[in-house]
Amino acid sequence: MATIKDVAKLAGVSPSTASRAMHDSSLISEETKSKVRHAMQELDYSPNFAAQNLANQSSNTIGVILPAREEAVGENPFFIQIIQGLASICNAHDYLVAVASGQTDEELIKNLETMIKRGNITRFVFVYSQVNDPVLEFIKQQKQTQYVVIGSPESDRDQTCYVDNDNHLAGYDATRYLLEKGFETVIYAYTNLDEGVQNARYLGYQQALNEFKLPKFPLELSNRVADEAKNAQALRELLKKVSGRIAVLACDDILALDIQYLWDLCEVDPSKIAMMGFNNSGLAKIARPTLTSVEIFPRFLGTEAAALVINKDKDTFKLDLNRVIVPHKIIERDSTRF
Amino acid sequence: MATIKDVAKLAGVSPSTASRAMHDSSLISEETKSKVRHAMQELDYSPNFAAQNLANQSSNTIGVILPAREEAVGENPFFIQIIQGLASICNAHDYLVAVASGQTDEELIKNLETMIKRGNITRFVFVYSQVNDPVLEFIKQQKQTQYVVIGSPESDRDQTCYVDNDNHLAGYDATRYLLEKGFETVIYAYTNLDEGVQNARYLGYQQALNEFKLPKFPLELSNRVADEAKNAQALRELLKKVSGRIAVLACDDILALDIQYLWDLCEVDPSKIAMMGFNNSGLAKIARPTLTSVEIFPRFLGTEAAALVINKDKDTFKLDLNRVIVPHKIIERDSTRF
DNA sequence: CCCTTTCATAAAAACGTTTGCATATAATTA
DNA sequence: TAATTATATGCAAACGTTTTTATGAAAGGG
Repeated sequence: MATIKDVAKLAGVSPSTASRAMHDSSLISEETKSKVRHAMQELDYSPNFAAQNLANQSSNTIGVILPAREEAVGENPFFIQIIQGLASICNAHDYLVAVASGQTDEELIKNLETMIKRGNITRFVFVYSQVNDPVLEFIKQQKQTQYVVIGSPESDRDQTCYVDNDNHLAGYDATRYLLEKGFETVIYAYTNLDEGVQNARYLGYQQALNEFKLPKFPLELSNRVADEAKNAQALRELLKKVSGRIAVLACDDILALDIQYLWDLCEVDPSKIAMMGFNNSGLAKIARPTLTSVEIFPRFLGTEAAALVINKDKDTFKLDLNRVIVPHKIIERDSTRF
Repeated sequence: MATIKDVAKLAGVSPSTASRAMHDSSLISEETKSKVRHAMQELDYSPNFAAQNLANQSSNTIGVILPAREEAVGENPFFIQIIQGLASICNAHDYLVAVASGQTDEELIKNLETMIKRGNITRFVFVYSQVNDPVLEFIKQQKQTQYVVIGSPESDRDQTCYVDNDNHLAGYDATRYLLEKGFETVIYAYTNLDEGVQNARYLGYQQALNEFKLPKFPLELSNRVADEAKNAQALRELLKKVSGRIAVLACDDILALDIQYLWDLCEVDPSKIAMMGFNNSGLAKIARPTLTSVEIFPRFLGTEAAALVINKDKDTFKLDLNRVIVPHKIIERDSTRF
C-alpha cells in the first residue's frame, strides 16, 4: 500500500510538500501540486485514516446512537432507512459511521465514553429522541462534542440541532385533505398525547378543523391487545355522536390497522368510513382496503442529519441550518377513495 | 487526556515497559505490572485507538454491510435488532462497528474499498444474503479480509462462516405443531420458493408431512396487491380439494396477514381455519385474531455474528464454530387456539 | 548592488502506540 | 571467581500523517 512517502519520492518532493499539495495549500506552486497529483494517481494513493486521526487528533467518524430500550428499536420501522441514508452520505464524504448501542442506558453511555475517549469521536447523531434521556444528557455534558437529533428534541429545542418532519403540518395537511374530500366528520385517533409526534399531529388536526369551523373528535385508544373491547366501546360511543361522511385519521398506520380490526365489533359499515394513517409503512400497502397515508421519507432524515453533522466543523455553518424539516407527502389509496 | 507516557512516568518505568505491562507480557515482573496498573487507574488511562491502529497496522473495527437495495432494507424488519445485538457485543469488546451502505452496489463497494484501504478494516458482517451478490464477491476477493454472513449463504456454504436460524427445522417444527394440534390438512403458503428462507421452511414442512404420511399442499401466492383476486381464486381452488380441520402455514407473518384479508373473497368461515406465520413480527400481536408465529430472535443473530467475527483472529478458532444456528420458538396465539 | 521581503520547499518534531534490539542486574554453573 | 544464562528493563525506531520551524532562491526596494 502506497504511503505519502512513496508519493513524495515519485513526485520528487518531500513528504511535507506532498501533504500540503494534497490539501491544496497556497504555499505550494501549481506545478508541484500537479506533480503530486500525478504521483498519487500513479500509485493509487489514499491517505491512511489512523495516521490522519493521530496527527489531527480527531477522527473522521460520526457516531450514530441507537436507543438502548429494545422496544424502542422494534417500534420504529424507520431506523434502518435513516441509517442507510446517514451512512450513504457519510461514506461518500469519507466519514466512517460508527454505531453505538447497548442493552441499557448505562451500557450505552459506557460505550459512548469509549468512543469519545479512545476513538476521538466527537460528532454524534441520535436516531431517536426521548424526554429526559440520560444518554443525551451525557453527550451534552462532554466538551467538544456536537450532535444532531433526528426527531423533535424534547428539551432545549432552541439550542439543539435537529432534523425532523413537520408533524404539525402533516397533521394539518392530512386533515385538510380529508375535509376537502368532503368528509364532514374527522376523528383523530391516538394512543398517547404525551408522545411528541402524536401530539404534534393532533395540533395540526385541530388547526385544520378550527379553520373549517368544525368540531374536533379526539379518540384515545389503547394499543394493548387486551383492551380491544374497551377500544371498540369507545369507538362506538363516539360514532353515536357524529354524522355525515366520516373519516378517521389515526396517528400512525399501525393504529389505523388496529382500528380496521375494530369495525366488526362496532355496528357500522366499514366501507362507509374513510381511514387514514401516517408513515406510509409497509402495512399501508398490504392493508385491505389499502390505506391512505402520509409518507415522511425517513431516508432523508438520515441524509439531512449527515449533511448537518458533517458541516458542523466548517465554521461557515449557519444557524438557520440548525434545524432541517423533511417534507411529507400524502399517498392516496383506497381507504379514502369514495 | 493521559497517554502511556504519563502512565509510564507515574509508574516510574519506560513507555515500552508500560505497554508490555498492559498487555500482560511475561517479560515484565509482577511487581512492575502492579505499579503500572495503579498508575493507569490513577490517571484513568485508556489507550488511543488511532495510535494502536497505526502501530498495529490493523483497526479494531468491524464493518457491517447493509444491502444497497432500498427495498431489501425496508423489507427486513430485523436489521435493526441485528445491528443492536452486533453493536452491543462489539462495543463491549472495544470494537467499533462501522456501517457500510450506499444507494447502489457500486457505491457500496466503493465505500467498502475506502474502509478497507484507508481504514484498515478487515472484518465484516453481512446482515443479509443474496444470490450472486457482487458485494460479497468483492469482499471475498480482497486479501486478508474475513466475513460472517447473517442468513444462509447462497453459495460456498461450506467455505463461508455464517449465523442463521434453522429454517428447515423451523418449518418442520411449525408443521408438527399444527399436526399435533390435530389439524388434518396443513397448507404451506409462499410467494417465491427461489428465496432461501421460504424454501427451507417449505422443506421442513414437507418432511413433517412425510413423517405423518399426509399429503402436501403448497400454495403459491403473489404479494402484489393487484393480484388479490387471483390469490383468492387460488386459495378457493385449493380449499375445494381438502377437508377436515385446516391450517395454513404462511412463510412469514406478512403473508399470513395477507391471507387473512383474503377470507372474505372465499366462501369459507375464517374462524374455522387456523393460521400460522414466521418471524413473530409486530404484526402477529396486532392481527385479529392474534397470530401464532415462530420467533427467531433476531438480536441473537447479531450477537452471535459478533462473537464469531471477533474471535476470527484468535487462532483457537474452531471450524465447528463456523456456523452458528440460533434457535427458534413457537409463540402460540389465538389463530391456532381451537 | 546590497538588504529585505516573498515564495517554495525541506527537515524535523509531533501525535500515541508497539516492538526489535541492546543493556544491566541477578542467578546459575563450572 | 569468572563465565554463562535468565530475567527485567530501557532505548529507539516504526506506523503514516500533519505542522512548526528552518532554509534557500528569487524578487523587489532603495
